Amino acid sequence: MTAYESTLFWFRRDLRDEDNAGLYHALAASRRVHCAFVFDRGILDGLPERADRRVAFLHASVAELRGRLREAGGDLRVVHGHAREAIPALAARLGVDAVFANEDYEPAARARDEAVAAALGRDGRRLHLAKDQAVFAKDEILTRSGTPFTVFTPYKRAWLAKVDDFYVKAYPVGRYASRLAPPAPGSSLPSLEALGFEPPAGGPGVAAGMSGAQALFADFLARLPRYAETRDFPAVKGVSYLSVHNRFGTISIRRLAAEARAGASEGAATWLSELVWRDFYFQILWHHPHAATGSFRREYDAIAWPGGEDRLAAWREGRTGYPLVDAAMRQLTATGWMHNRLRMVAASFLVKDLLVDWRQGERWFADRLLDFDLAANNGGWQWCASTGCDAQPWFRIFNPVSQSQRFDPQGRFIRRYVPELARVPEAFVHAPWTLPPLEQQACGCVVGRDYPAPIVEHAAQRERALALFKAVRA
DNA sequence: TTTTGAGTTGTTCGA
DNA sequence: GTCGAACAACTCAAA
Repeated sequence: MTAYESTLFWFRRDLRDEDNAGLYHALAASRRVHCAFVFDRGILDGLPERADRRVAFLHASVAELRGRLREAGGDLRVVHGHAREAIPALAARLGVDAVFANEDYEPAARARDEAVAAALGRDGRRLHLAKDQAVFAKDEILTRSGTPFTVFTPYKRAWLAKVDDFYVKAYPVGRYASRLAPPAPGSSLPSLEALGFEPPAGGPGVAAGMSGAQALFADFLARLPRYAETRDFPAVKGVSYLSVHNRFGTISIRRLAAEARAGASEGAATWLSELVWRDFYFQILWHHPHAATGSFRREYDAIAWPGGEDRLAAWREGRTGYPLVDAAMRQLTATGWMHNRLRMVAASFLVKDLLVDWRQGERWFADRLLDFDLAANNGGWQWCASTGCDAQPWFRIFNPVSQSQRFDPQGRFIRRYVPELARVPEAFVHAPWTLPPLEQQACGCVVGRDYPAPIVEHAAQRERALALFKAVRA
């Protein structure tokens, strides 16, 4: 079935040539498929840092993808421009019959795709979008009355009841490799510098591209059976570290879900649950785009958060005086990644202890996280802030010290990112201000001089947070 | 339509 | 130190 003479496949956050739904559909429906990627100036020009790990990761992944496509006899046309104009222009120049891509659920991406579809439509071309970044998305998992779920557990039950081998089957892209359009004369890949960026010190920090994803996944599969017991400990290699690859599509979500379903362990089941969360938040954002800018439950927009700039700055810079929070925030700045347990601890601390608007924290994470995904980041923040769908109850407030004792008992993680505390005894590393002054001197960490005193008192701030919520509910 | 059961990841208090 | 209850009702999803 080849309906089209030639088409264009537009790569976005699906940087792989294996098990790619949109690419498969393009190839199956065309005699010849051109491939393109746009380094979008609309996004890149607004980035504050020139040495951006995310751009470096993206660039390396695009380079690898281009190499793979060329090895298969095809090519990847790499454009530095504005996608809204560049894609319709490229489609016109190539004279293709249609454009294919994979669907994106973020409001800005949806607006971009609508603009591109409209521009293509004016020339009589269609934009075909395929589901690729989720196992189930949008309207596939619904309640019995046909409405989208807003509570996770029943959503997950329905998800698990519906999923079968069909939904996690790989799209055999290689079957049609001969339909890839051959390299264009003079085709090249702009360097990072040509895009206006410079390589960050230490590179992107994570092995990029499909090869990087494959290596991480192979390593994780061996640890998957123990995932349930190890995933909450930031000093332990327990999680998959695949989030950035899920962000850029350098590995297929179907592949991950298939392995999670195949694993018989409790670890596999727990990890599958995390993949279901990813789908859950995609569909939440799709159906409730207002949550991208405000509380899912609009009544909580009425809370006037009293926390000020100085507290926000201390949180960002990892100098709140609460070791686990500071270590987490410094990990984010140093590596562009933060362990999920710590994302909750740090988010809860900003909102419930520093009483700062959760959107400030969401923004900071969005700017820093290599794996930043609007749906997951926003959903996670709203869960912690108790403003979201199916949120943590507002009176359930993390204690930064007991979380530290539970999930980093020896302070191994803390000491890695807060070297000031390297010699503080285990029993005091979670709350160094409780160490008697003489002993602080002895271990070279005087609180207030070598490491900050706590900028707030947890018990008092907890009461204030409870009062803020109570006032809105009354 | 009404009723019923249930809800990611916690903390604190008092026995 | 360990345990259970309270936190506070509320809304969702299903029967």
